Amino acid sequence: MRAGEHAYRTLRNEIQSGALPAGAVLVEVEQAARLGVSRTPLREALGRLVADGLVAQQSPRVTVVTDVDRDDIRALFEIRRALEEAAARLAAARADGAVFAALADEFGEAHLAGGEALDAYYRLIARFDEALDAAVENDYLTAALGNVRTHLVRVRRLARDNPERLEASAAEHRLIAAAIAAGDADLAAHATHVHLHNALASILRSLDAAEAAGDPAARADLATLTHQGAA
Amino acid sequence: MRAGEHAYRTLRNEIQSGALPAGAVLVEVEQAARLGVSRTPLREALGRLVADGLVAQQSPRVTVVTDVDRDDIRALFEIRRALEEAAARLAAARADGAVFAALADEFGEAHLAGGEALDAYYRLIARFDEALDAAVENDYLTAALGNVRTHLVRVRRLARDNPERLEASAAEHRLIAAAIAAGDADLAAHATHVHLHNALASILRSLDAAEAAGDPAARADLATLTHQGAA
DNA sequence: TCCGTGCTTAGTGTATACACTATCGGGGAC
DNA sequence: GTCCCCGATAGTGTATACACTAAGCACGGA
Repeated sequence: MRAGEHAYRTLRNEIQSGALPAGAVLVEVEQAARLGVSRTPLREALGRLVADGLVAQQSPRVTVVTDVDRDDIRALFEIRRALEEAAARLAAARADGAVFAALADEFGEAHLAGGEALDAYYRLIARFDEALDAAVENDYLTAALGNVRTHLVRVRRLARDNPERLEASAAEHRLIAAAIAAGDADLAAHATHVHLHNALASILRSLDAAEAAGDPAARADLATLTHQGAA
Repeated sequence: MRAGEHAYRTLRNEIQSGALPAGAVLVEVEQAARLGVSRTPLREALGRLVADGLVAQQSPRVTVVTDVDRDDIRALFEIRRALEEAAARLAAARADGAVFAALADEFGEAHLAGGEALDAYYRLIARFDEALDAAVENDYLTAALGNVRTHLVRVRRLARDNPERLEASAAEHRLIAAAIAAGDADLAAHATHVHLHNALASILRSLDAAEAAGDPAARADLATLTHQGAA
């Protein structure tokens, strides 16, 4: 793989997984040394991450991993609602019904107990997103949704899903997929709206609970993370 | 200004204005020499343009200015509809009414005869967009809309606006601004929908007319544009 | 005559050196 | 004692050199 691409993917994964927490300072020479690339491709990677909104240039000399606060989550779900409702409508008009009928069946049969079952469920959602992207046939929309999903990964990590919510989420996805398969654009859009409303409510509740519990792991000692060479 | 920023803005303007037409090949060394920067900042600029979708890497060695065809315009207006309707709703809920009431007045008074009046009208639309962005208070949405507007500049250039359409467009904007000022989210969204429907219809009609007329300026001789040093 | 192989060259990917700037700390002056 | 200024240092911005890859062309063999 190209060095710049490698640096970009690695940093993005580390930010999304929380290995590089919000506020961590990314110094070019340090990160370049750590990732085994030189400064030029690393700068390219940083530039892409800035464009993504995952890192920001706080001052001309210090680039940090961006934070995700309640207001960001609110904003993220506002645009997500706009994009996914539009995508659902377009998919309902254009999609191959059989594909989404099959996905609806899979959502109906999904069992969500155990860790590997959870992974399988997330893979199913990823396949659903892929099918949606393919069905809407709109590169601009797909790219915008991709950007939203990039940020969503971090939000999901903040808010641990509970089993009941996952069960409900599967049922909601099943309805959306069925509506698309049936070519019912209104139902697909409204079911998407409902799904996102419930998802946001669950995330905010989960966040409230975490904060009430003292939020033990949410704020690691940033001083130790400023220099990632020892990681 | 930083060299990379300068290269990015210059190239973007040239693409948007048509000085660099669709299909023009951008060779790093040539463009770097032409713009008076070295390859490193030029590569940064190209990377950003690729991310914007204004240029594409056709093969590992040749990056070209992307084309805008009918299907792109369709796709662009699909996502634009989604984003601007959402923005209109949010603005209606959050905006300072006085700002949009004033804008509505200006749209009501806009006179569209003559070249400089047209420029003034486009500046008014730009101020409306700014006010909208400020009112929605959503960086993700603003960024996505910014990307859409980047492409829209080229579409506008393809389709020359006629005076009647501009008159109607002003009236439509006036209604949208008034609805936002009044806090009427439904009306703002529906008026936006109508406006975008009319704008798209007008553009497609204009495109049809241009193609029927033989489209004299639309396809310059690309061979002469491959090497932009003599431009 | 056609196909395959090797060479040449154009062009990009990466590393590194150099220059410029901002920030922080210390010292001097008021 | 405090504030301001100057210098040192860290870190980024840019240029350039080198390496690697892919494509085109020519030459030789079948």
